[in-house]
Amino acid sequence: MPTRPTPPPRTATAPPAASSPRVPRRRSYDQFCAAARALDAVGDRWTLLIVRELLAGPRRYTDLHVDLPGVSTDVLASRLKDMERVGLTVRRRLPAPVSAYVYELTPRGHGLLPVLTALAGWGAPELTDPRPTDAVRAHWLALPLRRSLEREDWRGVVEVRLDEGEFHVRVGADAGEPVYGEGAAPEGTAAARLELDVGTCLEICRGLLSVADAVRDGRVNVKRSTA
Amino acid sequence: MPTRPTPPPRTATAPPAASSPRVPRRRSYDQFCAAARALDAVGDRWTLLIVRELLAGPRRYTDLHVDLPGVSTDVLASRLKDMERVGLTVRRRLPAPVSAYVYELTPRGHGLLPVLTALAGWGAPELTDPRPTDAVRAHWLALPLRRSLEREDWRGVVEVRLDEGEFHVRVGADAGEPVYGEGAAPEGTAAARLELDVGTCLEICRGLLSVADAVRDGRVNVKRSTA
DNA sequence: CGGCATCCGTGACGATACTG
DNA sequence: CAGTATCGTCACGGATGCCG
Repeated sequence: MPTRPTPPPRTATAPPAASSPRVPRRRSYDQFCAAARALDAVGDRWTLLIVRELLAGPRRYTDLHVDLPGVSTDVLASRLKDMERVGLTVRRRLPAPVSAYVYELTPRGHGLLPVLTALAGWGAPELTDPRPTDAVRAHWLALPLRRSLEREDWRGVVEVRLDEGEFHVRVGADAGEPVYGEGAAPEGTAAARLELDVGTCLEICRGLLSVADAVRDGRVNVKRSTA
Repeated sequence: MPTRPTPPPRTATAPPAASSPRVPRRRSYDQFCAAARALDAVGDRWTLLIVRELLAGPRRYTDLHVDLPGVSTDVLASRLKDMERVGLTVRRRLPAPVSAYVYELTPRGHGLLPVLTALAGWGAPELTDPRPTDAVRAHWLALPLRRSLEREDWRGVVEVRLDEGEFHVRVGADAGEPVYGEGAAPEGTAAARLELDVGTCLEICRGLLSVADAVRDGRVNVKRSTA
């Protein structure tokens, strides 16, 4: 093993330089490792969940705050600032009538989709029933469902109707477009529509049931658009 | 959206019910979302980097502490405890001569490999030169390199020799075995050996250069074992 | 009213010292 | 060697205030 040049052993003798004008001193792992570099950028609490929301398209501050229950206002503001600094997002002024800002992923930020997909795939087995304290949004199921659909070679925008709500998800073809969203798909974009109950959806997300089998068993109602 | 009943605004006069016996109250996002569930388990600082080290095989406390520069002893101990509680790791007593403990991934913990791979893939573009403050370990390159090799359909244990150090990595065939490690591969397991310089290795990790091209240009020296 | 900034209490984190 | 104990600092979460 190569001897490591002991990095300047920051001894305690270096007090945090309490005066130096303002060194925000972003906390870094300081490791020459790709995963550590990634975690330097997105490892802070809430950051990846903000990305999850922005994968649905540009969002305003208040919308983000509503769909991220539990985040405090200052942390959300701080994260959005950090993310812009790091190049994950841009802050854009909406055009004419509304004078508001939206936050939007850059291509670099959009590139985190595989990370969230992997996380969702790993976390899906624990999606059984919502705990009493859990917040619920229909489009949060899009991430794991998309993974299952992609593995069965689905492509295009799929509309999903559950009793509890509706969402849509874009499978494959990863340009910069929104990956999913609450509610029905934009007019005319849907390649297929699925109707199923939440239990079935969760089994598919957890990989216990293939979409093909679920369709065959009549647990999923499929309508394909005339393409 | 359902209006949420504003919870009784506990004024500062209400001490946090200091009596309830001991609710450690693990911090959770409390969202019915697969990615949020995953982050509940592995979203804490250092956790995924500990998994990164354990993907190299069972490790003792001190070894982990050495290969995770910057982590403090108490945080490392706390994380290992949490990870065991959540089922990511087990603590095992080494058999006869040495009386020591090792920490080892469970299958569930090993299942985080795709997450780390995705993170490494996203973070690799920022692997240019080590910053002066960066710690360096040869096997940290295994994660992104493995991803590149896998995309070019390599399989088996590949030994990698850089001027600065040597490591090996198991590509494909994801059982529970160690995925990579510092130094040469265990005797007789190597399917191939690569000799290259760090710059070339980084270009491959960043996806700027295919292994095939690098071999053709003579930037990589390949020796395949007689299989 | 949307978009933050500020203040405050608690808990997580990081460094060091200490112990079985 | 393998952690635990202690302590200062900072990040987080909740509420509230300000400002266009």
